[in-house]
Amino acid sequence: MKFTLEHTDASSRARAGRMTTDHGEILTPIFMPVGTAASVKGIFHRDLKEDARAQIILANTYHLYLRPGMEVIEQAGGVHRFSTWDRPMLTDSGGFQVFSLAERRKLSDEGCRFSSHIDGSRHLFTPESVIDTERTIGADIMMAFDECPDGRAERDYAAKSLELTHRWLGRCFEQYARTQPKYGHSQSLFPIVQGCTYPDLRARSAEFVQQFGADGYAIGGLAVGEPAEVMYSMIEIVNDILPTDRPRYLMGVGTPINILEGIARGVDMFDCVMPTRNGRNGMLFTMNGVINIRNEKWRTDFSPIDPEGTSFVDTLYSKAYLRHLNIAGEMLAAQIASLHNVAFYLDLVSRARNHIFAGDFTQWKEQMVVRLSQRL
RNA sequence: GGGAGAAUUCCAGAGUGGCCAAAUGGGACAGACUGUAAAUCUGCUGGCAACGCCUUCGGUGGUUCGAAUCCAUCUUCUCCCA
Repeated sequence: MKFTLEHTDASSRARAGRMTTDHGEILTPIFMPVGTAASVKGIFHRDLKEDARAQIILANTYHLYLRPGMEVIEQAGGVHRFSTWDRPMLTDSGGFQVFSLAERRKLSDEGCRFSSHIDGSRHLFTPESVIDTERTIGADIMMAFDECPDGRAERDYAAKSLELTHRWLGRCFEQYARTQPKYGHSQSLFPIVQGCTYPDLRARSAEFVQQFGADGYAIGGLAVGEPAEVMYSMIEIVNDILPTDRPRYLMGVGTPINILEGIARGVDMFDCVMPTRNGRNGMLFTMNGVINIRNEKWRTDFSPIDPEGTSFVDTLYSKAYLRHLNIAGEMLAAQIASLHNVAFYLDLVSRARNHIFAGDFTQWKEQMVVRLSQRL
């Protein structure tokens, strides 16, 4: 994978770049829709590509490992062929599940023993086994196996956790070096910077991860309970240290405003379940703020969902109709809202990229933050 | 024509003397959601000057310190027999 930095904003740390993978190019800054089980919930690949213009999507190692299992993925010829998504993909390592399914796991130096959320069966993830699994899945970008502590973790815990993540990281890269891609396209491995909300730990982690000379670097463990301002300052600390000629990926973030603030601080890649999950739950993101489509005020509002939206659903359907579908529990409501939101996120980062080139990113961002924080 | 039963807060439906402004569902309304155990979860749903007070359980009138609950009567509905 190659990354070309095309332009750096004069009044912020924002960057525009281009990533080249064996499955195509990615223009940064970019938002990556989350497709945990090799499916962006509720959206056809056709619409993801042609309507929302998604350039890369995520899948999750933990979920695919449990179901359908590696035997199926391998026989299918990897996740691209299995899912028919022929553009770049990234797999998260399962590190986040070690955090979000905390009651079901036991951490040790060796790895993480956990019981499946599906059937309770017991499993062991180690840095080595996760790399093997990610090789079998076959995404263009693989994430290192890390521990993602709570954003409010005590310093002692955060420091110990960071040491564990760093030890695991070394083992991930050793296994990465020992193994080969299985499906004829190359795979990059991104390390993940941790360190909770402690500036010195973050700085230490950002220094540490560089020894691997990776194709890109991720910032993990943010937007997990800490205030947004703290998250922003952690991003600043880390991005001051990470190399400028590699993409930086802020994992799991976030709201549209979080993303703009991340871009302003030099982040190139984002992913978040928010557009799809919140969409299923009736929340629509627009350039003028968020809409709760379930609210009574939309009951007889027959205006388009989002006149400024880029998706075909935005002008085809009315707010009143979408509200009706959502309240009636129709699955089409989830599909429309998910597609709208994903298209919105991608439009937002695309506009950000344009403003970076145009040189007015900061001004534009400040205006957008005000608009985006409204509730309609 | 005769007999039996039922009427509860938006709906369904508990409650059969005080712990009842009234269980539970549903609906309505509002909120949450950040590397997806989420098409999920939470709150709220008589009124008010609101840690208390007022009005409410088909209508009216009683019994009782106290009634959604007991009695009388009226109204409406359902079922059974002709």
